[in-house]
Amino acid sequence: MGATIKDIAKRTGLGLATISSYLNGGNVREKNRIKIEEAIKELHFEVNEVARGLKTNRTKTIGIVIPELNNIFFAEIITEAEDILRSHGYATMICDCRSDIEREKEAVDFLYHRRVDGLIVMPTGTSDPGFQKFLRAGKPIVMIDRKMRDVACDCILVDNEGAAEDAVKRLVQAGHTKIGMIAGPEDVYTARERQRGYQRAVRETGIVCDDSLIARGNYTIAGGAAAMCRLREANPDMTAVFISNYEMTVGAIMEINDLGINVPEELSVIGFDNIDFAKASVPRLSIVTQPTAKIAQEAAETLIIKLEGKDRIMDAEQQDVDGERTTVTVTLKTGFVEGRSVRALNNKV
Amino acid sequence: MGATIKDIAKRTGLGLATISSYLNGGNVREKNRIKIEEAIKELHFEVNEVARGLKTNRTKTIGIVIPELNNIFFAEIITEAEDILRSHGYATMICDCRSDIEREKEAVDFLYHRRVDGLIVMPTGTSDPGFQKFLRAGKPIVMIDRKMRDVACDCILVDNEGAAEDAVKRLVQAGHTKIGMIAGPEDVYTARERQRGYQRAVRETGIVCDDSLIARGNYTIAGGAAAMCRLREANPDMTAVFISNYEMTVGAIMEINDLGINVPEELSVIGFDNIDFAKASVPRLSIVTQPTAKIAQEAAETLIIKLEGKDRIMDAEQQDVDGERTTVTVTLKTGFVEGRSVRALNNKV
DNA sequence: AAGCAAAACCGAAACGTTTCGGTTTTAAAA
DNA sequence: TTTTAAAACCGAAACGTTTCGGTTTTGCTT
Repeated sequence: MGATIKDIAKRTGLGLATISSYLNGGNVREKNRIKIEEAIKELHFEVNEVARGLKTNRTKTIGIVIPELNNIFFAEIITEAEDILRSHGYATMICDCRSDIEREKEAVDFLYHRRVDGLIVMPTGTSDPGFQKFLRAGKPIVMIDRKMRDVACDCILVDNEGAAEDAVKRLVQAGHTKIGMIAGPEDVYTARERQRGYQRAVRETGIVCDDSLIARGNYTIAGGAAAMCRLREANPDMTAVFISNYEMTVGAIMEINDLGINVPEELSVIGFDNIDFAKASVPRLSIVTQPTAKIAQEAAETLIIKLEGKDRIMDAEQQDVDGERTTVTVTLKTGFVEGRSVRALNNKV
Repeated sequence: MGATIKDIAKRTGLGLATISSYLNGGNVREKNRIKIEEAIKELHFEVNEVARGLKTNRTKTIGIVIPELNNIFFAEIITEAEDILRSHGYATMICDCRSDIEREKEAVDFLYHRRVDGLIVMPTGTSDPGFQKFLRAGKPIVMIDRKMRDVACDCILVDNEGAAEDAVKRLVQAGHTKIGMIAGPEDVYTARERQRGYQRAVRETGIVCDDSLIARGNYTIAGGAAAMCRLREANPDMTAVFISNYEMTVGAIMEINDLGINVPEELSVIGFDNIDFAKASVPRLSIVTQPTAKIAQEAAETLIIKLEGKDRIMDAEQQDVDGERTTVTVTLKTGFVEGRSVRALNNKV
């Protein structure tokens, strides 16, 4: 059906290698350049990236593995990452593994078969679902939102602990002393970090410290609602609550509305992520925000540098033993958007 | 690095064709099967899908082109579609074109070069960004949410007109006679359909009909807020409003909150999509819902049938002239989730 | 034991590129 | 005009599969 490089060669009377060279940005005599371009146009030639991929052993495709596409936080990151990658000529294969370890394994395997050049992952599980295979093959991995001890790759993190600590301290500053937290699953890296931040703030400010002030949800809406309910029951006199991810924030707000609790008069709230939701809430929610675009950018660019820089580095003699490369971990600052969901209990500013 | 089929052949003493046949589900003598499996395990052989793609001219990859990944409606569809496609062995290449016609063209071109086997698209523009090329190459396209006159492909639609009509009639039923609408851009298919539904309902029920009751937004949050503002200004006595997509619903709610309007006492509201947001609003929003999972399922399955059925159909003698195949258009029903955002002005049930 | 159809097996060629080593052309220098 | 280094050009081989046409083996039947 489609024309091949051979057709172009035949048509122009030039050699195969010349056409290939031209297509890859090589130099060609002016008159030949014109001939080639004409032939390409006339024959509707389009380079076959599959064949190219076979020959060069680089598919110009990178795989993304995430727990949930259907989640604003991940969706934002992917939108941005896909954009950057594509502008560098890389296609993106996305695998949503629905926060399921088994599916995650399958996805990694799937992408390995497809010979993607690299991976951007936000791991669901706590153990390697097959990353080593990539690293052994010299294919770079960038991990977002978590570190894994036994996988030596670049990581893009967010200062979750600091974010939580800051949020809680803001509540303390406003005069609250009995502050609840809706924490995430114990086996999720970010959840543990955010909880640690809460605990640090509690310790450092010396406010009420009680296990019953921490309710655990599973990072879902339903989980957030249930946690809110338990928290309220166990601590009727709690005056503020910090919720540690977006879905649970939505759930908690639903529950708060159902219970007829007034925010912020009866309960002050600080939520997480998704600024649009925060703005559309009544009253506007104060939230911790994550720099999604920045995360995506760091991830995509880190990956591309490893990928494109490879040749140069391979040429240089000091390529580390068997492909090991020093890995870098970037930790980004979170933001805070002030709403009207926190009540000042004192006169301090 | 990795072992190839040749290595397996050598190791087992079998022929190339035999290994290939085995890998593709062909029959092999028991003892050979064992030998092959052993060799595969020992050499860590993994079939190279790129080479296979080159040879078979089928990449087992399908492209998805959408206006915004970062949009719950699309994200839900893609999550589901990706899942189904992958379970059939198809990879998914997603291109977010940010509702930009130019980017859309690039994306389609990009995917064409990558030789994807088929396309699932939600077109942004109104003219063909390059779909014909796919169709000419015999590659199926499934279009979601819109039809294009000059592109003969399968379409998965939603009864937008009926949904809007139904929503407005519910408001009329509740006794409202001056009902506003926040409509979408005139050049968006779904937006026109929803507006037509509104207009039909208005006509059929004989309630107040006035151009100033239709404010146009651009399907964004900011656009929804602005439209709400204009609508309210032009019609202070309007008692109900129907908002025709999710983002504008969020924007309108934000504006309503800012203006201090009470829902539903002063203004009844029916929004669109995203049930979670609807539930987290105060009061709970009544909304039109779209069957996202069903849409994805129809799209993915339609595509797969065309793809997998191809051989059979090609064998059959009655393959239509030059690859034309009859196309099918599926129109799905929308749903409605009752909230507390509509006030009954009368005693009728 | 011979005959035979079906099943299993085989290697070469092909898919559309890139790359390697080497040849020809160009144009600047002598 | 000749020399020469650089630039442009060239075709064969290779990447890892599948497929085609044909050969061998298997396991029944007679």
